[in-house]
Amino acid sequence: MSMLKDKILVTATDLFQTRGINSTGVDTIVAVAGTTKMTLYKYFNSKEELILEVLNKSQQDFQSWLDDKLSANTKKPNEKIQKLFEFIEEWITSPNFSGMGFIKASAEFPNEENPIHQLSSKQSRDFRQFIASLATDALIKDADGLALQLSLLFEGAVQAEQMKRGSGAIKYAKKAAKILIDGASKL
Amino acid sequence: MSMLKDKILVTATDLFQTRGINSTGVDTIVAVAGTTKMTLYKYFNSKEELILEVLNKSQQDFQSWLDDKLSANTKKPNEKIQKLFEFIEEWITSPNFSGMGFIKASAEFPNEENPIHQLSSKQSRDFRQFIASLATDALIKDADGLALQLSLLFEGAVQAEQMKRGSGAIKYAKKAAKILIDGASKL
DNA sequence: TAATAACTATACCGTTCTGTATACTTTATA
DNA sequence: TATAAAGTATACAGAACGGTATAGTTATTA
Repeated sequence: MSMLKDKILVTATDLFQTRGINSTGVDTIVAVAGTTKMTLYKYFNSKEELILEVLNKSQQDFQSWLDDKLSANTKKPNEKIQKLFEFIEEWITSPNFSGMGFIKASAEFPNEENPIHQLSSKQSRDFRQFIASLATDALIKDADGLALQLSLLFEGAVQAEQMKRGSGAIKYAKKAAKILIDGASKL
Repeated sequence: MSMLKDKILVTATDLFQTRGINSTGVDTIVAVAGTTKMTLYKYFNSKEELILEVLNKSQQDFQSWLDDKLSANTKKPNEKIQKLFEFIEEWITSPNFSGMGFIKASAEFPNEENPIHQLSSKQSRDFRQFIASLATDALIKDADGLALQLSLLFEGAVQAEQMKRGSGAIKYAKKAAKILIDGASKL
């Protein structure tokens, strides 16, 4: 990937998170990235395409980070879901955290037929599925049900942190997650 | 309140929810409401003021509806928090449901110094405080902690339903809420 | 019936938006 | 060193944005 394309992606990711997608014009993006619109439109056919790539890259980065954390810090398969919210907390409370791309994007593009909304929806579904796979590995009976509940806590905590930095919501989400996981493990 | 002002408010509420706030121009609002910009700007000094009034009215309507439901269907004080998610489910699954105003608004205006973001944040805080008061009435020890956890489930479920109508997330949120409430009640 | 307020109709201002056209400059490579 | 690719600079088109000015039209009420 071209250096400039990457710079544009990184810059757009940051601006979208801190100012909103619709409130960030392509002129602003290229100005901050230190390039021109001609270059931006060479790598991206439209602003919509740029948004989609930003969402994809953000989610991949998060998922990769989480995968690494989980495989580096756990040995037995049922440990992963136990420690999941530990790493989510680490991620949410890190200074770099500025929200979850797909959560904000789905709010800015509420129409279910919009490609951006559809991608957001897919990413949310994929992440829930990922949690379900952890629950399955931990031999939990109703893996899908637990995964849905944990994803609600996750998205709620991200939402709370987006509204007010340092809310501390993730601490209580972690406690709630433990209760739900322990409950589901005994069945 | 003037009939036209109310019509504008109702129309704007619907358009903001279905198309997004930034994606809805004042020209569209007055066209759908069947009036003109001159009238809109007679009742609202700016689009921002209109947005703030829409948010306030939406939250008041929701809170009033919930208050009525709770006082009409419960007698003892500790019943209210038990039945809270019953009514939230009724509200989320109703055909009229089109999302939670303050959740979407905070995503569209992520800057914490923006008046719209601040109002959204306040409404989220107020609702959490309302849940805490229910928990306190039910003689629950860590009322604030439980209220925060329930609000995460609530906002997560709303988020899930905004992403995909008919997600069924609220059913599992209700189950999780029961587990958390029962756990907190035994302390 | 005369005056007042509410509302409509329409044109417009300045700005910002996405996206493109044109021409020039730098850099890499064969 | 010749050629192609990558990037810059800048101007602009066409539409949409929030908001205002002006003038005309209804409806209420004193």
